[in-house]
Amino acid sequence: MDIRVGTCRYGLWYVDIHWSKNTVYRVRFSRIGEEAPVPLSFRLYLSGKTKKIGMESIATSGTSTFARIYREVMQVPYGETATYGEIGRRASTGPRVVGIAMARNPTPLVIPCHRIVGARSLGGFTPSLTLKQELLNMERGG
DNA sequence: CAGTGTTCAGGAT
DNA sequence: ATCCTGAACACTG
Repeated sequence: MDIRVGTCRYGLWYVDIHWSKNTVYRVRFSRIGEEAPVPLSFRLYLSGKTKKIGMESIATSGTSTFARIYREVMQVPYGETATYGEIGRRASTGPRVVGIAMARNPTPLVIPCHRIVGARSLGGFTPSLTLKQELLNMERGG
């Protein structure tokens, strides 16, 4: 399997990435850490130089409801947003379930859960709503 | 079983 | 117009 682990910076955050070849197993944000090599496309994406990370997430395969939700989320274009309800309708499930799937997303960025917002509010984001806002600002060319 | 990053309709202010 | 409720959804510890 040969899973590699690397860490890069994004603003005040450290981004831990677990991957093997073209498949990403886990992405996690942390306040502390030490830099170690990550796939080039992550660095380019996080510095606003490319729109596509171009890697697969382990969580999008299969026929489970979560997998269907994650595949729909990956269809949301760079710089745009969709609501929990919209994704729920596309994946034939409810908005609440979408929220849970986002909260348990093992690979944020690859599955761009930061692009999923509430119909009337920004929605939530682990570990920090500010981080969600920053990612959206960056994608809007801020 | 309880608890989740929601939403919508319906009813009371 | 705004502010509750409650139901529906799928999955995890």
